[in-house]
Amino acid sequence: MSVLDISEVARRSGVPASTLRYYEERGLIASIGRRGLRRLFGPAILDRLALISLGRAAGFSLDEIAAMFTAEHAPQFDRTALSAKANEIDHTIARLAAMRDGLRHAAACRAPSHMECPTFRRILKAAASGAFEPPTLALRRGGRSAR
Amino acid sequence: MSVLDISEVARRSGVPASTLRYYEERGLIASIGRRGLRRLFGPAILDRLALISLGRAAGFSLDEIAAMFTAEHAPQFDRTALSAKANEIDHTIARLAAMRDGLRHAAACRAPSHMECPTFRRILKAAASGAFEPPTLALRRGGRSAR
DNA sequence: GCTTGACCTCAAGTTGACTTGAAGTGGCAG
DNA sequence: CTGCCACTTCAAGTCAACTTGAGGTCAAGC
Repeated sequence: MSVLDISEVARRSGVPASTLRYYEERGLIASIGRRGLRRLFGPAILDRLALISLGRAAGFSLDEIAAMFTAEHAPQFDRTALSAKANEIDHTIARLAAMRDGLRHAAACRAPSHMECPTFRRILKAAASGAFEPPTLALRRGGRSAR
Repeated sequence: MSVLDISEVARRSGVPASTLRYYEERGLIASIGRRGLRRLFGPAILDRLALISLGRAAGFSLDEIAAMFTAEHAPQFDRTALSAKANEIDHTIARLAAMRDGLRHAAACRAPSHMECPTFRRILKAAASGAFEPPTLALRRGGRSAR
């Protein structure tokens, strides 16, 4: 207990072994040693992975997350970056809310064709003018999940 | 006027010519003809592009958008799909709001280390349990913008 | 001692939405 | 008529974050 092999880490964290090796290569995690060829991890790896997962969900790239970890000797995490990301997320939320309202309107609108609905055209105009363009954070498709 | 060449469309829509060709190849748009080799577009292309931009911002893939267009002879746009996407966006917003609150808390928290802050650990636990995993819609990095 | 199979490494493939580059064409100003 | 250069095509490259595959290693159970 407290020394985990890679499959155990994968099982407990939900992160595939291949991803764990990849993260190690990228410098995001480190094993505490080897038994023969096999990596051994300490229990702290699970917090680390949760942190990575959190960072990813917040829109940080792996590089950014890695940078935060190496700068971790610095007093704290980097409250400025966290705040900045929070603000960014606020903007993303605002964009998404506008999108959602637009979609709902389009779904409910009685106009014979969407193109004839003034509200829809307004939204379209906003889209055309790039109002929905990603600031840094954007929408993506294609979640790996069911393998 | 009212017949646009590709660079004019690019200029007015903000969509690069290479992307316009790509969209044509993918069946998202069509030119109304050619002058020699050169594509000619009607003014309707601008609405079309706005629509595509809107769809992209909403998280639809190019394939999904193309499907909507070909199904466009169908009564309307497909209010069900629009509603569904709106709901999806709602969930995304909820996830993002949770994330943002977490980040803000982490930025403001006085605990000596984030790992010792109960709120942060709670958020971390949520991240670890996959609460922030994308349902279909997720966060992305890497916006083309400059250049 | 031998087999098994989970683990290893390293290179290459995947996905989506484009961009870039090389090589060719042809409309139009001069 | 000529030359320029914006346009064309088609193949290949890019980016991020992984996954997959081939071929190899070795700890443990029988």
